[in-house]
Amino acid sequence: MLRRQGYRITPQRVLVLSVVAENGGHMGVDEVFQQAKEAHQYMDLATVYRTLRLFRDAGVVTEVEIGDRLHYEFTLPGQLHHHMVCRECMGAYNLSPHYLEEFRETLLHEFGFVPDIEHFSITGTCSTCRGEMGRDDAQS
Amino acid sequence: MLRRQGYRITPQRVLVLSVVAENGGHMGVDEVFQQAKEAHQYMDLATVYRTLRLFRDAGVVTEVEIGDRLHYEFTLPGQLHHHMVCRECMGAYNLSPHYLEEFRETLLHEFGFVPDIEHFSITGTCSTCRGEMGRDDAQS
DNA sequence: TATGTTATCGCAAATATTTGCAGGAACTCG
DNA sequence: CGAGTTCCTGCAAATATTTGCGATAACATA
Repeated sequence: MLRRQGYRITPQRVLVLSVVAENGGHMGVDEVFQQAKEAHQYMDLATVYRTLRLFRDAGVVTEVEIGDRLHYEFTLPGQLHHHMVCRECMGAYNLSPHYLEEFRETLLHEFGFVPDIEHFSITGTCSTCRGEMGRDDAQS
Repeated sequence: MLRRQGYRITPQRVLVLSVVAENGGHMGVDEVFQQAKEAHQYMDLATVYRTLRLFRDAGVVTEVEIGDRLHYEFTLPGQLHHHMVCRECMGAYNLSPHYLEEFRETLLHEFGFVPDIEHFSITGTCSTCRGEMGRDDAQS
């Protein structure tokens, strides 16, 4: 699949991919690096960054922004989803694409803008943290 | 207004605010720093970062992510808007809040998730760049 | 206006991420 | 299987952003 897009297959790429694929959920760059390094001692952090971005462009992994850090997860075909990221607890919740369909259509028709929906995530406050934490909307 | 929220008023803060307010559009951190430095020689970059974040938390400026860089613009009350950022040309287009209202309601009712809509921006490809550039959706 | 309290600043170091470069590896073609 | 081409990697340096800390300035109170 990668080869078809003109990319070369290297041990590093195989390794990074298997780490992400086997992990299941989303992982920080550093996590990927640590686990990859266990198997291939000379794995370099810059390579991990480059490889993950390449995989993202190739559609093999999905990029999720959590806090100000990028995370990656293996793209399971047919299980595309977006993310709601809580700014309090940094938890990431999956969001089915159908919630965004209408919004996407609107942007396309009104502005000719094609939202980059594969890499979409929205920040906010989850229900748990809203209960625990203070309310920003207190009146002064 | 800042004082009411318990923040102190310092020359640096006044300066950063006036730079952002007078500029009109959104500015990168470095731009703000350069312009602020012209007036107050000992302005420090870290202070600009800290100040802009503080302003954002206070609601005085709005944060927009353009590419992987944060930009800031003065928040004009009653003119709240979101942004569509083109990943090709890095252009930022304003988006009226009403396009998001429905989506916001849905997330709240379905998941109890309150999207952080004041700082919302969505990445994609603008109509101009879609015309010029290749199409990612070519069939293989 | 003088004085105490504490938030804020400037600096430098830490952290996160990207980039330039030269050697080495993957792929192609014969 | 061997040689050539070009991509990829590891390293180190560059860039972007955050953080720790001691000195200072802003604010409150008298």
